[in-house]
Amino acid sequence: MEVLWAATGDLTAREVQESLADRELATTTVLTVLGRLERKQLVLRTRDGRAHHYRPTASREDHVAELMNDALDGAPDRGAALARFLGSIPSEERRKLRDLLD
Amino acid sequence: MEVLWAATGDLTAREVQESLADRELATTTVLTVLGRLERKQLVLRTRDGRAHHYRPTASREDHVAELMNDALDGAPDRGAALARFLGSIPSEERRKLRDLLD
DNA sequence: CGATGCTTTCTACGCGGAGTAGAATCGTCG
DNA sequence: CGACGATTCTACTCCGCGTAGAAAGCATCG
Repeated sequence: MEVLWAATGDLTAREVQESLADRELATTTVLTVLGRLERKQLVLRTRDGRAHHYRPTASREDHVAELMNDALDGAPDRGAALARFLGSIPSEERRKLRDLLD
Repeated sequence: MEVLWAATGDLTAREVQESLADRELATTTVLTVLGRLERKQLVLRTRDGRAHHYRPTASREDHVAELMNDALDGAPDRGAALARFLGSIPSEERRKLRDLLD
């Protein structure tokens, strides 16, 4: 996902592999992982001739926001959890939130 | 964790088991899980005579807030992620957040 | 047309965590 | 001291993840 998120536009499996060249992964490894990511709806695949193009279904920020929501769903009292959350972040971010809310 | 969070004060393993009576878990199962939860610092254990008393290390809301923070840590641009998060929650909660920030 | 080379699919192995629980041990109360 | 409940040790299964080999599909070059 890091690679796909960092890229502008779609990538082929080969391009993903090259982005991870330092790890020397087998091509099939990259394909397997991309397939699993597709099964989890994290990437979207479109055929292009012989190969496929892969693209994230959501931006990284959207994904993170979704994870935060999933966590929040674990609280019976969402409001209380939100309050604790505010208490757990640095004050600049609280300020940022206040700005965003306007 | 559900049982411990729902309880007022500490619980013994036996009490936890009874709270989950519908699942008919073996006593050792409950102990094993409580042990693993302790290893993960989710519960705190204090000896009391023959048995132990178990208690959550954090309230459910604190725990949820921490999970939200963990998710947020996955974003390179925390501010942007926060913005998306705000966009993904119902407007009453945004209002609630504004109140909390004052 | 067939060999060559990509790309993909199928299958698999090892590792670790979660759920579950039996066997053995330990400690306290009567 | 013995019984009995609590705890620890060990283990088994299932599942997801990281990794990759073997095989199959298919386009291109000679």
